Amino acid sequence: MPQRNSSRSSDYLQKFRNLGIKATPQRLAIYKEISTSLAHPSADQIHRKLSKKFRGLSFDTVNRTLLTFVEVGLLQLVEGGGDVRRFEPQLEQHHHLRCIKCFRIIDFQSKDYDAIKVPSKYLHGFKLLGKKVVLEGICQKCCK
Amino acid sequence: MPQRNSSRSSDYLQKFRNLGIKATPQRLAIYKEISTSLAHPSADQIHRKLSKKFRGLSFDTVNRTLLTFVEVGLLQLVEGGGDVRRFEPQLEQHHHLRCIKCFRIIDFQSKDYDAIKVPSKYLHGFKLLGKKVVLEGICQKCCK
DNA sequence: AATTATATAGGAATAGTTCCTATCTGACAA
DNA sequence: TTGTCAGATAGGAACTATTCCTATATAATT
Repeated sequence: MPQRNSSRSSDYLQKFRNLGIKATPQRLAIYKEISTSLAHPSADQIHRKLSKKFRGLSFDTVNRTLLTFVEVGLLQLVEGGGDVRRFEPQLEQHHHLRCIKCFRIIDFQSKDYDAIKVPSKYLHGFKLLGKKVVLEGICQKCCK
Repeated sequence: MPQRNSSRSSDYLQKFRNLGIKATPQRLAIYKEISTSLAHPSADQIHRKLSKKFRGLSFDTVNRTLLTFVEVGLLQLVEGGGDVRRFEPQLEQHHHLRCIKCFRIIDFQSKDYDAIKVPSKYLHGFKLLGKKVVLEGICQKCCK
């Protein structure tokens, strides 16, 4: 199996071209880093990891690149991240519809969703305080 | 029904005392504002609304007070808010376990949750891009 | 009314993110 | 190859959200 790594790199190159974005060395490095990452890293974490091996890589480039990847569908954003802290006056069980563009959140009720069970095998020592179905998308206003 | 409003205020007073927190005029005003709020306001939004009628109310007081309310259970936080933006390398359908203390997110798989249906009556013109069950609580590490 | 623990205002500090601009470079076509 | 140029980068400045600090004020209790 010769040339495994370099064939991997050219796969990435092809992938980027198909998506219509330029394949810079920075982008290749950032994509490799995040696609092998198990956690849910922030731009800062990725930047710190990479800037050790990749001198002169700016935080802004990492951040912009990650956002570009989200735009073309290589990554997603974790729900709610990057928004300001919001407070929830409604304490009854309910669910959220979230607009990923304007961060608007719409509450809705659903007896079916309320009834969702949480098997303890999911928890592993987690102390469960709440459960919620989060539907993400683009709201009517932002669709226009 | 005489004295409706003032009896409401003294209810609040009693409520605060039961929770073991001091009932200052600022706190009463903030609580009234947010508990009658339909949206999911940020500290800044509450501050802007109140500082019109309540001269000299500082942002820090509003923010601290809202966080205090969360601690005693008068409010909750919207999932993910206030945390940095995080990126999600895993594009397959999956679900989240979130620690509200350290913001750690643990992915988990569930065929049952994947199968959850979204009736169109929930959507009202929303363009749905993803659905996810979010379980919130305190992770094993933070429990200690 | 006096005491004390807690809350407040306002400014300073910190942190995360985005903007700006000069420079550089990958992709494409000749 | 090489030249062209749209798009990408670095680095610093600007902006925004949040927290910290400290002197003062005040609610709750005696």
